[in-house]
Amino acid sequence: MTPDQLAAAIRHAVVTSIAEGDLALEPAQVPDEVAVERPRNPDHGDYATNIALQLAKAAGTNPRAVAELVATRLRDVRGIAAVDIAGPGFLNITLDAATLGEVARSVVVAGETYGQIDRYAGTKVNVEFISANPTGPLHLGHTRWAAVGDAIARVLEAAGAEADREFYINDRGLQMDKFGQSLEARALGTEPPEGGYQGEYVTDLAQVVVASDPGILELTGDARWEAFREAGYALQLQQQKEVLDAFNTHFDVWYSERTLHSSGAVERGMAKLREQGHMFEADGATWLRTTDFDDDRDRVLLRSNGELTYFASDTAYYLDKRARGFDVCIYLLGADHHGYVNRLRAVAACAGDDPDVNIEVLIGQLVKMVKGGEEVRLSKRAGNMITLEDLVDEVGVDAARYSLIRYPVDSPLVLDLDLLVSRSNENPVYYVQYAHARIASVLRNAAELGIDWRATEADLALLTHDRETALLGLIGELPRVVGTAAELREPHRIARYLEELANGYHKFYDLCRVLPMADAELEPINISRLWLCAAARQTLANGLAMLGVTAPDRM
RNA sequence: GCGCCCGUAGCUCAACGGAUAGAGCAGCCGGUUUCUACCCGGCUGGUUGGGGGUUCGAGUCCCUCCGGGCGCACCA
Repeated sequence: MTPDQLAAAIRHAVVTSIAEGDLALEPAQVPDEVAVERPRNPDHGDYATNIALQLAKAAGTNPRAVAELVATRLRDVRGIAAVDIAGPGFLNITLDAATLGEVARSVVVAGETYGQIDRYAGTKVNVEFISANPTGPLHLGHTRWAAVGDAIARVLEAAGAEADREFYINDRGLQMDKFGQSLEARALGTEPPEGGYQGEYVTDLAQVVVASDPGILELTGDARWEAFREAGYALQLQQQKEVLDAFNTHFDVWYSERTLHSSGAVERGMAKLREQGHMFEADGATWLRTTDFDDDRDRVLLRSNGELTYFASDTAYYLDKRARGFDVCIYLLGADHHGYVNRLRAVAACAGDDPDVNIEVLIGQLVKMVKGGEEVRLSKRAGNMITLEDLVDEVGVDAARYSLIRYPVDSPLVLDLDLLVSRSNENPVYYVQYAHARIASVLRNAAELGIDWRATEADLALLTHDRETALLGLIGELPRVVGTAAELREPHRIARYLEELANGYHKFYDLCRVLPMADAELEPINISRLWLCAAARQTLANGLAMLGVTAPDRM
């Protein structure tokens, strides 16, 4: 019996109580999904529900009385071994061993699909993240989004959504020109212009550009720095793509801001907004009245000098995504862009969309790095920065991704480089991966002993040890963790869950011998435990896949 | 001044409004005759920044104060 099935059984017991006149409630007052959780304290059974506490007031009685009514009916449900009422009115439910043990079989049978749910079936989601200028390497802030954004997409896919990862290339405007001028300057051996790019990589890049096209130096005037800009753009974009690919983050769409303009998407967007009646002219400029929808000031789309603002691009881009059929547009932005949240939501509202449904802006706080007890300052302009590649070189893709995903993004993150570099078990990714490798090893050994557990009838009711039931309970949680992680857009919940699961396995392994000792006969419990091992391995592997982290068979 | 985010153990951080606030690291003490010790168990460590409120129940929601980060362009 899965937790969801149990929740349904509880709900049925409540509805039956109402139907039979024992509970003075309307069926509509019963929540669609009854909350079922695993109690922290094992003495409180396999599962607990607070349904009696929630309904007591509306039913005009006390929680324990409601609990009693529900408990009586639950005790008749096949698979439920015991129902206790505890504390203010919690229902503590214990499943019988065979019923709980079946979790192992169902996980093994489901294989790679275990953990997938259909909550977002039919929903098309666009997840946009990083969206850096193609003017330099990706830094640590980008790296956080690379890991988290991709994990959000993976989790949404596991929850049934069709999720596209999208990278918006900021390839238009002043920054690009400064980039071209900086490259030109370095190629000529002079200093970049005011506000230009100072990083050492600019000099290297300039050399690469000249080496591949020596004729570029023959150009004169604006044509020269524009040529540098275009050549540098192509190289940097290619480099970003390669780096992200190696980082196991694969974008479905690389969307160029220039394309947005050349394709007519901007005109279409402006027309749509004009149609909706939220545009106006003032001081020679064209504005969008975002203050109609919670923004603190109106925003200029078309400047009085005839140039489109960056905001115009943002607006057109959102509308283009919607036109491409995405139901939900998720943006991951850095904390320094939190001022954009209201204006982006207002754009959706101005376009006639529901900002609470169609657009979602996630704000991530900054990543700080500490090394040798001192903060490492990141500055693209100064060139003294830590790049995605630096981090990967130091700790590897798996550890980098995992460390960045395992924390919620709305609080600032301080990574201690020394700890990350130390490759000790202080890094939880090793702990989780090790659990997977350990199981893989046991399964290998079983095969060498000639034990074909899959082909052997397993009595899963034998899994009654505390560590076994605890592990089974943990394994059964994955689908619900996926649901929560997807709904809240919080992939760190998967990571935390995997750490708990790994811990549950190590504890089991410590006290429960899986394979027969050298001189012992193969017993039924060995087979049952192999099924449990296989289920735990599958669950770890599936969870790690949702984070884009590998599940090694050997370490 | 206005707005957003944050404040939890010595450090880094968890905790869909649920039961005794948990992990890792740091410190101390133990554990495996056999499947991976990158493991397991125990101890020490907290007025969840302060104060009010909402309710069966608040780290979580509301108000307020304190402290920290970030943002408030016809820049990109």
